[in-house]
Amino acid sequence: MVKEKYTEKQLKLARYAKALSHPVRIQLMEILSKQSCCYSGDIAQDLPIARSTLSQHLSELKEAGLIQGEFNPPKIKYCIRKEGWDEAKRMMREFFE
Amino acid sequence: MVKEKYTEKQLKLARYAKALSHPVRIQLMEILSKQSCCYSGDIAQDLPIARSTLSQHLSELKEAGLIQGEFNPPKIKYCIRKEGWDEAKRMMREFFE
DNA sequence: AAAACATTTCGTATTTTTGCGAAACATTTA
DNA sequence: TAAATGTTTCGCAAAAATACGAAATGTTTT
Repeated sequence: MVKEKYTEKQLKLARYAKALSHPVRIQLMEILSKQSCCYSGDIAQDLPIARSTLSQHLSELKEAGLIQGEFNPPKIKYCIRKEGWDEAKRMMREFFE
Repeated sequence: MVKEKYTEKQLKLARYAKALSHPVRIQLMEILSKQSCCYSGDIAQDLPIARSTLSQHLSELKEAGLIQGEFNPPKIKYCIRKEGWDEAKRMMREFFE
């Protein structure tokens, strides 16, 4: 039998799941989905990690398409990226049903 | 300001997400949730990985509480573990809404 | 231009994940 | 008891994730 590769859908869903596979990133998404947006520095104060580590987690979420950052000098404002968030939500729902 | 740890909920959800963060594990859950159950060997034929690697992924899903295996000599029958699956579903839904 | 501020990137270390084939294990069949 | 069958564990290697502090970057303020 032929060994098949993964579908685009499977890869995409795994990617979203991976983005959410660390508690700090869950917390970040919770913060951003409850309020409208947040500044990196403000978030950092409530998290048990170094600022540089936070920055890495933020860029992972950004890479995955779940958030976006807008430069609002001198700070950077992070918000949910609705398209990605909605897609992840839809794909998760479909997966679990 | 006090740096807080993660809540149980955040840890749990991150754990479920991590279990689903690899395309082969997405595929495994799809297979198991569509049919009732499956035998490890039968699954292996359709996957692009070695049997020993499949075994590792299955035990990750088992560790996470999403599946369970029952020894049905000489094979092992894997099924969804409903409690875990439903909890993951519920927590994901809550998270995204 | 220098100082202050917010954030990211760099360099590094540690741990975890992923993957394979060989060997081990447990059960059933011959 | 020996051979066959199905699955896991072991030993290993390579890649990725996680984390930190120091240094760099880019703005704004002084």
